[in-house]
Formats: sequence, C-alpha cells, structure tokens
Amino acid sequence: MEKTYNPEQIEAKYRSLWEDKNLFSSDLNSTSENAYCIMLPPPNVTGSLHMGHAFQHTIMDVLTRYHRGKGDQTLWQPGTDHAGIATQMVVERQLAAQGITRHDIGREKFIEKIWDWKERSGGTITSQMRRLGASVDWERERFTMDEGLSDAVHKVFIQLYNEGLIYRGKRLVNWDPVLHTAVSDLEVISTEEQGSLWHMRYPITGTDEVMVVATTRPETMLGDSAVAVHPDDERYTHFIGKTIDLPLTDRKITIIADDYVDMEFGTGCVKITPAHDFNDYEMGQRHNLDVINILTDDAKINDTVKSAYTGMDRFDARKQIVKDLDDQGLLEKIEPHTLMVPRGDRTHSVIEPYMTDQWFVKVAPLAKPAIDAVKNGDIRFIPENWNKTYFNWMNNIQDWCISRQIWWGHRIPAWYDNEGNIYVADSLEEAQAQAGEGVALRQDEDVLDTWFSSALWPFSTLGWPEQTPQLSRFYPTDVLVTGFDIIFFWVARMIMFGLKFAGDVPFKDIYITGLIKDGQGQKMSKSKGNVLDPIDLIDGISLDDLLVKRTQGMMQPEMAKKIKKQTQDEFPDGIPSFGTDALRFTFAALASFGRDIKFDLKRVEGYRNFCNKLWNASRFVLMKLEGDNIDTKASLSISDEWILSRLQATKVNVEKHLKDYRLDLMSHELYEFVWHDYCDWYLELSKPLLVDDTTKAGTQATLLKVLNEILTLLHPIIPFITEEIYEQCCALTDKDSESLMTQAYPEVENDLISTQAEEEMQWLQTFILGIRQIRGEMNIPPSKPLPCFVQNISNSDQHCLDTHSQVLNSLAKLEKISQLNVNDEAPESATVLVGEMKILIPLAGLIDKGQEAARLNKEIEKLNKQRAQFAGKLNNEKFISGAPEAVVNKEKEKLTSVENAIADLSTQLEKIANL
RNA sequence: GGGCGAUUAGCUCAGUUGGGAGAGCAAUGCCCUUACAAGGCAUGGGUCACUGGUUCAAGUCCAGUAUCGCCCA
Repeated sequence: MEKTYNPEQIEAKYRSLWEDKNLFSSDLNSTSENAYCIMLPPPNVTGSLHMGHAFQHTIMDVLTRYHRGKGDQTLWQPGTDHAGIATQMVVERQLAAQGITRHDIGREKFIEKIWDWKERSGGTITSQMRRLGASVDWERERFTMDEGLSDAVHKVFIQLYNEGLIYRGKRLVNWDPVLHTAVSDLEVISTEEQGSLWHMRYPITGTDEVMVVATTRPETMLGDSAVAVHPDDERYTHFIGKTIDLPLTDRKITIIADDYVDMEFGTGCVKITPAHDFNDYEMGQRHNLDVINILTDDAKINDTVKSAYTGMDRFDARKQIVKDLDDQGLLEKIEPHTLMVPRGDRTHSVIEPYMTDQWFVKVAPLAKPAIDAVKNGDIRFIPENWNKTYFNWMNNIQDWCISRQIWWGHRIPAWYDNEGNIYVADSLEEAQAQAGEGVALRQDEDVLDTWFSSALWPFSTLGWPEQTPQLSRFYPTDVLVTGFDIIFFWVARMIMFGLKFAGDVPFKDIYITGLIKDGQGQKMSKSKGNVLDPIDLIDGISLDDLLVKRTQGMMQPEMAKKIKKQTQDEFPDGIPSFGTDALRFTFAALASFGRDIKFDLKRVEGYRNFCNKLWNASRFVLMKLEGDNIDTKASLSISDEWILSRLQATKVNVEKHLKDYRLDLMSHELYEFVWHDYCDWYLELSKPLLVDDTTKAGTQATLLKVLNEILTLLHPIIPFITEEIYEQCCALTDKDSESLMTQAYPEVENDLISTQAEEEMQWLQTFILGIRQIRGEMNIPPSKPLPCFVQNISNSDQHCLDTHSQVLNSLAKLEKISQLNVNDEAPESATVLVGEMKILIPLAGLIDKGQEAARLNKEIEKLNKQRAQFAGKLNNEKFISGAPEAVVNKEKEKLTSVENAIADLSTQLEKIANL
C-alpha cells in the first residue's frame, strides 16, 4: 500500500469503475426477496448542488449502500426537475444580456433555447453527484419533461378534470408583474418592511363630512368599491348606507358594515378594493360589490378608470395620487408603518393580488386521505414533530393554482373553441374529436406549475401509468429524504397524488433533515456570499479562487467588499482538500435530529484524519500478514476474543442506529470502535502476540477478519477508501472479488460475544492505564522500562497475570512484574489499583515522593467526592425504601468499592509521607 | 397572534424507557515508541439557560420565565 492516504487518486479510480461494472444497477440482485427504493428529490436541472444536497445525498447513499449490502434489490432513482420559472428566468437573463426578450424570438424558439441550455448545463449536477459517490441507478435517470413523465402529467390532469377536481376560473391570484405569471401562495414570501400608512379623507356625498380611511397602498383607491366600518362602531353607524364621492374619480361608492373590520386599526374605516386584496375580495363577495381591476399585467394603471394615471407604474401612480389628494386637501396625514410585503420568491418583486383566469386543483378531497395516511401511521415523519406542521397546513389547505403564464413546462392539455368551450384531452386530435370536425381549436397558452409534475415523481419515474415490473417492485418507496422547506410544495402533494393515482402512499418514512448553515449559524446564500461548494471541500480551493467564486455574478455588487473581508477572515489560506470520504463522514456524523447544522470545517478535518488512521491501520495489518497463509481456524487469544466480541456489539448498535436513521450515532459508533478499540488497543495488543508462535496465526486471522468487517461496515459512509483497502486485502489473500460493494453486509455472530474476554480485557486495560497514568503524571518517558510489583492478588488476578504478562510488559513497557505476598515489605512506590489488587512502581531514582503524594491526594479527593454521593443516597431512608432493590444494591457495591480504594490509597499515602 | 425547535466543557455537538455528566476540536504537559506527528500517552475544564413542581432519584417528565432561531397568519 502507498505510504500516505491520497483520496484524490482513489476516488478517481472507483468513480468510473463502479459505473463501468454496473454496480449501481437496480437489477443486479433481482432474486432478492426484499426491495428497497429511494427517490432522489430531483434538483433543478440547470442548478448545481449545494451543501444541503450533498448532505441529503450522503444520507440517501448510506441507506442505499447499506441495503444493497444487505442483499436487497435496491433502487436509488435519480433525475432532475425542469424547474419552470427558475430555468426560464436564467435563459431570459441570458437573452437580456443580448438585449432581447423571449417575445422577440417567440415561444418555439425560446423553448429550443432552454433545451439547449439544459443540455449544456444539465451535466453539472450529475457530475457533482458522481464526485460524491452517489450510487444512483444512472440507467434509470429521468427528467420531469421526459416523454413518459409528460404522459403521466396528461393522464393525471385529464382524470382530475373529468372528476371535477381541476377547474378553470377567474379568481384573485398572486401575480408577479415581472414574470407576468400567477404564482402559488407558497411562492410568495411575506416580510416585514418599513412603509407608510396614508390617511385619506373621503367626502360623504352631499355633505361637508368626510370619512378618513387609512391604507398602505393608496393607488388602489382607484379600484375602491366601498368603505366598510364595523357594525358596532358607534362613531360611524349613521353613515352606513350613505355614499362617498370617491376622490380623483367620478364614481360614488357605498358605505357598508362588516364584522371583518378591525375597529382599533387606523380610523376604523376601511376602503374596500375587491380586485386587489384577498380580504376585500371576500368582503366584496359577501356584499355583492363591483370588482374593479385597475392594473395591467405589468402592474401599470390600466384604462378602466378614466384618469390621468393610465399607463403609470403602480409606484409612480402612488406618488402622484398622494400628491393630488394632498393638493385637494384630502390627505389627513402620513404615518410611518411597518407592514408585511409579499414578494415573489424568484423575482423579489412585490406581488399583486390580481384577477385572472387560472386553472386550480380542488385539494380538499385529495387532502383528506393524505392527512389520514399520516394519522394512521402509513407514513411516518422523522423526526415525528413535523407531522404537526403537516397537519396544520393540510387542514387549512387552499385550492392550488396550477397554471403559470410562462413557456417552459408542461403545456396545459386544454383547447378552446371560439365559443369559449373547453376540451381537455391528451392531444389536439382527441380534443378535435370532442369538439367535432371543423371546429377551430386553440390550445391553452399556459403551462403547469413545476410542482405538478414533481408530485408524480415517485410513480411516474417507475413507468406509471403503465403497470411496469418496477412499479410493482419498488412502489411504495421506502423513505423520502428531504428538507422541511418543501414539505408543502412537494411532500404533501406527492402524498395526495400518490394515494389518488398509484393507489398507495408514495413512501413509508419521511426523513426531514436539518438545514446546513455556515460556521456562524447563518443560512447559506449567494447574496450573503457564505455558500460552500461541496466540491471545494473535496478538492480544496485557494483563497483567490474562493473570492472570485463568491463575488462574481452578484445581484448586489455592493456586497462584494464585505463578502471579501468575511471570506478572508474565515479562510485566510483557502480551503484544504479533504476528499469525498471525509466530507461524507462529516455529513453522516452531523446527521442528528431536530436542529440545524452549523457546518464546521474542523469536523471535516477530524474525519479526514480518521480516514488517514484507517489507511495506516490497514497498512499495518497488511504488512503483518504479508507472505503468510491465513489460518482462519487458528486458536484465538483473549485479545482476539475481545475484539471480536466488541465487533459484535458494534454491529448490533450500527444496525439499530441505521434503523432509526441516526447516522450520527452510527458513524460515532464506528469511529469509536475503529479508532479506540481496534487501533488503540487491539493493534497494540497484536504486536506482542504476533511475535509469539503460539498466538501469531490466530492474531493474523483476527486482524484480517475484523478489518474486513470494518471495511464493509464503513463502506456505506466512506465508499472510496474502504473499496481501495478492500482491494489490497483481496490481493494479499488472493481472494477474488469484484468489489466491496457486492460483499454481504456482516451479520451479528452471537457466539462471538464473550463477557469473559471483555472482563479480562477490562482488567488488562485498567492495569495498563494505571501505569500510563503514573508515567504521565511523573513525566517518565514511555520508552523507559519500569520495574513493577503486584500485591493482594485474587485468583482471577493470578489467572490474568499468568495469561497476559507478555502483553502487559509490552504495552506498559514493564521490565518485569514481581509478585509480593500480603505481608511482604514493599519498596517505596507509586501505587494504582486494579480492583483490590495493588500495582507498585518503585520510586527509586524515578519518582519524586512529594509528587506521588500529591497525585495520591488528588485521587483520594476524587474518590471521596464519590463516596459522599453514594453514602448520602444510602443514608436517605426514602431512597432505601423507595428505590428498587437492584438500584440500592448497586449503590451499596459502589460505596464499598470506593471505600476500599480510599483505604488502600490512604495507607499508601501515609507510607510515602512517613518516608 | 398561532405553532415548532434550540439553550449541556472555550467552540461544535451527543446524551430515546428518570438511576454514578460524554465525544470531537481547542488548551496544557510528555513523547520523532518501525502502521499513523493528519500520530501516541496523560491532564485540566461543566451550579446541564432560569424558576417552581412530580419523584427515593430530574440534563432527562410537567408548568412557567428568559434569550435565540424557524414556520404559518
């Protein structure tokens, strides 16, 4: 083996090898009884993977590789999403750079351009996934606009339409005036912003009186249909039913009463604009008010209202209207006011409630079974508390606006004739058949919300509506791994559509991962300039390159300076390369529940070191085995039995943690076992055992067996390094195996669990740790051999001494162990205890008396604290009577053993003091 | 306003049926011991946010408070 661990080389080798050998294929072990399937949440096709993706992909890959190792027929389904609005925006921006719009080139040409862009940039994600070692079945890769998936979209749309669950109607929707499209509630982000509250005087017809209405959007007054007051508001009861001369227009509007009005807010009078506010719209319905649309598609004032404002932008109009009102003495006052401003999640432009014809899914009937599926446990959220969020939303779910006035996406399969009749069909031919020969038809211009096709992902990728073998084999899938941010967008809709169309839940478990944040706990975002590219952690990146990466193509170039400084402070030397395995191990180790993750580079470094440790330990093992035949039947030493016993415990825990999706505990368990049990103890124990002919063969066999199982156990987390070491092991033993990936995951061997061995090792470790402690505290170099006496020896101590003297001498670097009888006079010594047995290291020339006395005092003090604790409990009458007998007895035992130790050490202290 | 989560060592975090406070990193001391200095050995460091309750026993269960964060309206 190479002397140093070089992740770059290893990873490059297996990336292609695994795929060439077709090892990720879901057909490989199709004789298996069990199937296991994970659907990759399809990332935006033209995007790139961020840390959150890498994190989730690692989790999915660990689960996938584990189940593959278990022999299940395993499918991890990859693919990408066409991401309608996001992708269209990217290409529109490219056109804008050339000074043209999509309208200049037309629909067909524009879509062609997007396909081009998809072909060019769509490889980014897949190549990133390959770098991460994601073992998806690439042969089954899908794209949401693939033919098969589009067929599924049509079929679902048509059926829902025929069942009355999809309808078209003129409704108030969230309108993005920059994109010129409707968006769903979920795509609108409302944030608090500083604005103003304008108080306007509305004159009451035929009187000198006015009503003062307060609004945050004065320009909407052009579309007012009424002024509302609370029916119980005595200030205004006498106005109800009268009319107002709406300023700046020639309209009269009525004064109405409605419970909805908040008497406390503003003046208690509210202007009602049904066409431009969701609440006003509802009130308008209740009172039969006119719905007066005053805006154009790009949020300019239209010509519905004859006024000087026609053609003005909404915000210019606002200024002008305020000025004009003021000029007419109709502006009472302007107050500063914080309000919630709705903005589009893509464009960040202010969203307008806007009356348009749109397509909707009637969700209530679909939501019911979806709620039940979680309620009755067919679907489990992990961690569980997310089901509250889910129920909360599902119980208040609104109809889903699915039409988008953009070009990139699944075109709505509906046609219109000149009378406005709608024909929903799979194709123009079918629509024509419905409409009859000779009727002129035109297809709906709109496309579907991206999430409509994503919602079908779990079954459309498996071939639905065809009843494919894959569909029956892999549906319902096992677990969905995703972030909380798309529970509503995606998860809920998959459940609804899965139940409706595939006849079962789409997945049994939903593992909601935490969010990866930067080292300061800030959300990673391009605008903050704190994003990390997972590939940069794998390959490393210089400070200069990182600075360029973080500041180029920014929406707000003024942030560049701050980002530069921040980056320089955080990564003064750039980022070193850690390799994929280290990064994956880090993600696994951070995957606990219920909290966001502050990503700490130091952790990656630590796990890189772990990989290095594994590498070197393997090198040691292979060196010690080279040239010998491995006798797997050789008799085993206690050390061998011990490590094998510990290995079984490790396997039990790994399985348990994996079943619970606790990858953090799983990786911790393995880290602990490999580093501390296998490397720190067993490898050290093996050194003396390997030079003894009676123990050599058993030790060699055990070294190899445990290493091999370690590799298999770790493989799901760190596939590259384990595969490489495995290959080296196979070469050594002339074993023929194509890949660690196809090796069976090791089962727990109950007959190898040995409490006897664990107890003896406990004794051995206490002995060695005691000597090390004396060395450490007395600054005796580990290379200096020490004489050693033991006294007060029980039968079992004697047995251990007889068996393990060689190992003891080696690991504790002892010159010789001499036994003393109880009455023998011991030399002046430093002392530690192994149970009742005393270990004495003579002071002569090595150890300072005062230092040893201080050390003993410290030990005794520690023990005294414990004694006080135990005695306190046992002196408590209530404890004796209330606690279970076993607990009381355990407490008693602990007290006795502590008291004995104190007595022994005190005697020793006295002796030393008297010298 | 409603809901959820967090608060444990200097830092990042484990601690799942309530029963002697843990890890990694950082710090300190000693060691270039033939697998590994990306290492070994040892050491120090915590009123488990606060207040009350249940219990023989609370980091863990219950109620409330504070601070921070997220989601929904």
